[in-house]
Amino acid sequence: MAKPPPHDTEKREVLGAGFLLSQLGAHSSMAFAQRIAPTGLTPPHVGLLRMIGIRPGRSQQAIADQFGLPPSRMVAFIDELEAHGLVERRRDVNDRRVHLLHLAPAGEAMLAELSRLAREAERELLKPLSPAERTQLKEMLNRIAESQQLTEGVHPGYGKLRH
Amino acid sequence: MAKPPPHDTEKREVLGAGFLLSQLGAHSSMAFAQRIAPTGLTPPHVGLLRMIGIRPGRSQQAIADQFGLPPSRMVAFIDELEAHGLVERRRDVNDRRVHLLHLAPAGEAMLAELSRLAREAERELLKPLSPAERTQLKEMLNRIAESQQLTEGVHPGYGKLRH
DNA sequence: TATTGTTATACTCTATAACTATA
DNA sequence: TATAGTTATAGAGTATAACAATA
Repeated sequence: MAKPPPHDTEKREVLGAGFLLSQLGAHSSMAFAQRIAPTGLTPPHVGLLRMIGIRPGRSQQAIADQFGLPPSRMVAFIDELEAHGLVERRRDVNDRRVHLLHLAPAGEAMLAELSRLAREAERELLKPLSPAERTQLKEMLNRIAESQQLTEGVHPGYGKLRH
Repeated sequence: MAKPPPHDTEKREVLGAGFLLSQLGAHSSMAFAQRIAPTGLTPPHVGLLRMIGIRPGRSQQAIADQFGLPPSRMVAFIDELEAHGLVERRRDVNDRRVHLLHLAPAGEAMLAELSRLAREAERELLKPLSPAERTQLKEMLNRIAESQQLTEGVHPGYGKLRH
């Protein structure tokens, strides 16, 4: 029914692995966003929270630079994380202009919960693959990410254009 | 130097294959967007153009529905494709309200060029993989896309929220 | 009266640019 | 004078709602 046979596969094949990756990546983001919606957080919040957890005590600008986002946007994100009681701003005693970022206790707990949700999402996503295939997929994706010089945990979409 | 050892790998691992996929997908999109920038088109244009090429003679609404985007946005996209001389609107003789979409000759040529650019982008992206691995990666990604019931050639980001 | 495509409006999001407080 | 963070402004992008033509 319908679906006229392509005259020329070569010509029709504008799409390839690149598109598939983009399509799947967007889908994965949206699925995760839905899963964490009850926490009141969005994926960028999670990336920020995680980064603060990994390396606490850095300034807002240091992290903003790493994520490629402007200071004003950073302020808004941290405001929200602080309003949720997940993060604390602490004045640097040596330079009272800077705010050092730390996880609040609730932030630690939230990270654990987010980790659980991420694992759930991953299990759902990779369900058609065998355990061996899952490992292999991750290994290949990691190799591509490395060859493209993507920074671990830094999503390119956070800062729109970065090159 | 720096990089304090994680107290607990379990707790730190908020990220996984889902994030990696999203990160790589966004990167892939941006790389492709840059590559096609000289044509004056963006990825959504390409998706639309391709869809029109595959199944010409459909109404704007039919395609808008498939892509999950509102009619008003569809108008803007088609306006642009038409301004580039790639697409033609033709009145349906049976129902003069609808516009049937067809490729202009320049549209066919553009698809061929876009196909070439997409292949270039893919080669660059998959360069750290062996030929066998590339095949295997695509096969696994396709299997995931199918299990998630994603429509071939329809990017979830086109219509923001769709569920 | 209902529907296709279009245009107008209103809203959200974001970057840029002032601003403040410290240095 | 310069810098970290904040607030204000202004612009881009988008959905929603009104609209015109046709059914």
